Amino acid sequence: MISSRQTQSVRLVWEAFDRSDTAYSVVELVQMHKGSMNKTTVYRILDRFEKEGKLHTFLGKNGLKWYAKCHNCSSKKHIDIHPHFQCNECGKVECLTIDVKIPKVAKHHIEQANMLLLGQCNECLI
Amino acid sequence: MISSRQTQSVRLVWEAFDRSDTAYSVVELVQMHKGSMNKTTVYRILDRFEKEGKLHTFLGKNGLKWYAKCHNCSSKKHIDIHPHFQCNECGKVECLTIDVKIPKVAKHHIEQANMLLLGQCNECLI
DNA sequence: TCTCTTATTGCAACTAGGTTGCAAATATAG
DNA sequence: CTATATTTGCAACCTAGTTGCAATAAGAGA
Repeated sequence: MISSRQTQSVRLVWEAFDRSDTAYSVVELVQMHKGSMNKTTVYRILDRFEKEGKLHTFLGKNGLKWYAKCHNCSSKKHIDIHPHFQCNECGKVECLTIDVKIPKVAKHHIEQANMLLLGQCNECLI
Repeated sequence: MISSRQTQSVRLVWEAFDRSDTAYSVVELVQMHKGSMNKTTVYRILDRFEKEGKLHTFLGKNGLKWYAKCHNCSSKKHIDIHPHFQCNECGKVECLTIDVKIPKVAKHHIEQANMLLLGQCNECLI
């Protein structure tokens, strides 16, 4: 199932992600659906998608929340610690498919690792 | 020099960092100096310290900005891409001394890598 | 198809981190 | 000691994100 209740808004939000593998910031998503639904609704639907394991989230450059479709994640655990890339010029974000080893740290129990790479994307490299 | 002008506020903010190698969130710093200076002043002093290469910043769990003393950074470049650790229980943040290799990504120019490890710190491991 | 229950939504108000413009204060070069 | 340029406080503002509550609408079962 896509979500416990298949409302118009739920369908619309999901379609945006289903069309392509693009990652979207919350700001973009709220903007994108302005007119068809309230921003609170967008936030709540994204929350549910995340809990259901359909989307994963991460933080971009300025602490902005980004959402992307999950491929190897379940609602139980988001296993692949893949890094994300954000372009310093155009701001676009990509999920990278490379795997990063989580470093061991003495006397610490590491549960999760977030890695954000910053630089220039293909298009912005002139 | 500590900053272009050695004001009371500049001295106070620097002393907090100089006392220990603790990383502080902006929220803590504003709270810590409430009474002796305005929050705008705290933000501006931190900005200047960062530009001067005396402090480096990174984002914690919820996109909150954290500041820590620089050891191997200059105002020119923050060379060592050291990861940071944040405890999921107590929220404390540490700079880790281990080095992380920045992964290569085809058709991308990587300038910077931010890595945040999450888990339990020494004290919270019971 | 209709009804009832419960999840979902809209709205408005609120919180929190962070920024800005400007006038007043103050460090420091000379 | 004075002149000047930097720094500060203040109040107002901005934006991301949250909350409580009443209204709405899925969809399970009759």
